[in-house]
Amino acid sequence: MDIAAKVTVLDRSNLFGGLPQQTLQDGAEAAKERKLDKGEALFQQGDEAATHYIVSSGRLRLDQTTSDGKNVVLRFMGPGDMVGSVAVMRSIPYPATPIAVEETRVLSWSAVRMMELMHAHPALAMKTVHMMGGRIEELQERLQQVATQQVERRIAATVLKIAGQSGRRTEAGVEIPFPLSRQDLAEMTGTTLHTVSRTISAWIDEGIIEGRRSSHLVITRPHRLVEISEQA
Amino acid sequence: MDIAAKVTVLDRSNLFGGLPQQTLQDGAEAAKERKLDKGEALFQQGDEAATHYIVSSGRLRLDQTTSDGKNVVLRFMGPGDMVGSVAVMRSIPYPATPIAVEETRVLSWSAVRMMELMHAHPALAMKTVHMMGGRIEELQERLQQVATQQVERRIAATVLKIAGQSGRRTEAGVEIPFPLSRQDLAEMTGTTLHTVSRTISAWIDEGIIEGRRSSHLVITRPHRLVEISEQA
DNA sequence: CGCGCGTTTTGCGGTAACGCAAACAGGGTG
DNA sequence: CACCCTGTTTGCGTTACCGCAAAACGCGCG
Repeated sequence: MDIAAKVTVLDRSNLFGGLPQQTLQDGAEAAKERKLDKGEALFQQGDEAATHYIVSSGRLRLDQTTSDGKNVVLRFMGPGDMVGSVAVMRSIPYPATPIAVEETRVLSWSAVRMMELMHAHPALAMKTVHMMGGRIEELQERLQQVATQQVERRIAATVLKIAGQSGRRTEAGVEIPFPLSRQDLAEMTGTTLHTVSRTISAWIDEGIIEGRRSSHLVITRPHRLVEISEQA
Repeated sequence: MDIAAKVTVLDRSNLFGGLPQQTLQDGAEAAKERKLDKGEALFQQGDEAATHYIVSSGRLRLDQTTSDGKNVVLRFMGPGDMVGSVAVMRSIPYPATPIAVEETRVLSWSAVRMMELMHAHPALAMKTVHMMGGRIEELQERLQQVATQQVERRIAATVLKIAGQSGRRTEAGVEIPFPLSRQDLAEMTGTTLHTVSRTISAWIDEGIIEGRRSSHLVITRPHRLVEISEQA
């Protein structure tokens, strides 16, 4: 990937988006590239956090494993999303493992390199604050959901959110363009694989969704799903 | 409160702690004061976010109310904690309501005033990033707890966390120095008043905790509580 | 000192969701 | 083309937790 291409990626990212050309240029020149195959981990939970990443193409699932072996999916990340920066800025080990759910490319910067960039371009620090604020908002919303709403509502809200940020409109409905297993959904909503499967089966029977025995979902009646996610 | 006293408060805060004297001085001179009676709200969820606050004394409970009337306690905040800044920096309405659980004093800065301070003292922006990172960590941990652990473990972990950040060591054990109702604990752990009451009653029978029919808890056997919070 | 109100406690079903187990489908591989 | 392997579906018994209801307690107020 040449510098111009990197600049384009950065201009669409959370961190660099909308900043002056010089900032993009400096960022692009300092960036390294890395390609991940499907299923490959960018780094491991517990590793020392030494590198900032931005996804340039593809998609990652951010997994957090607990000491007793349970797994939580913190979020999915696509082009423009920052990965690892929270841990790097706090000097703590990475708290989760990002795994590519499809072939994925990332740009990266060492901690010191990024520090230099932030000093040279203070707007980057402001953007970081903004991005972290968004993460906090999202986590608070999910906490509230898991703490107060019942399972079907949570699954509906989760599917809708993913559709909203990654869905593609087709003739059949809104399609989620990457494989999203029942297990993934269970680990995002704090429930079990079985309950997710039963719930989605019921939705398929109702004609809300297509994708029986498949991890490739298409939402045929999004409006009905919204109703479920808002039902009292 | 005079400037010197404000400087002392700021030096113990998340945002200003450890920064140069000049920064503390500038921050203190720009700060306004406000006193809240027990039960009074600092602002309302949904208000336009125009002001940053730092708690100088007392304690706030941060409540988030959902559209269907349910309530979640996001966190308790004590001296040195920042309130409202995430919303201000993102230009979104305050997502929750902070309520004083005892007489509380705060310092405050308007959004523009704080912006000026951050421009004059870039370390403030870095500190903000750091503080937000901590908030993200905490939320991720709680999400993981609510999503995967059963109720008794969650309540134990929550009581321990509060004790860790606000508890006072006495002859009888670790005391939580402000009233913490069963309802509060239920809204922090995503369960019901009744379940919390039953759980704590059992702990009192076991001699782990004192405080029957009281919102003033004393943990007599913290180690046992740690065991419960870690039990598979 | 006694009354009233808010919080806590406790009992008793009821049920949403879990957890095990087994069958089933489909895609990839040899 | 048949096989295997992984992800999904479905049935069934179990249970952790909820939700209602009522009683008990303690604190503040008059």
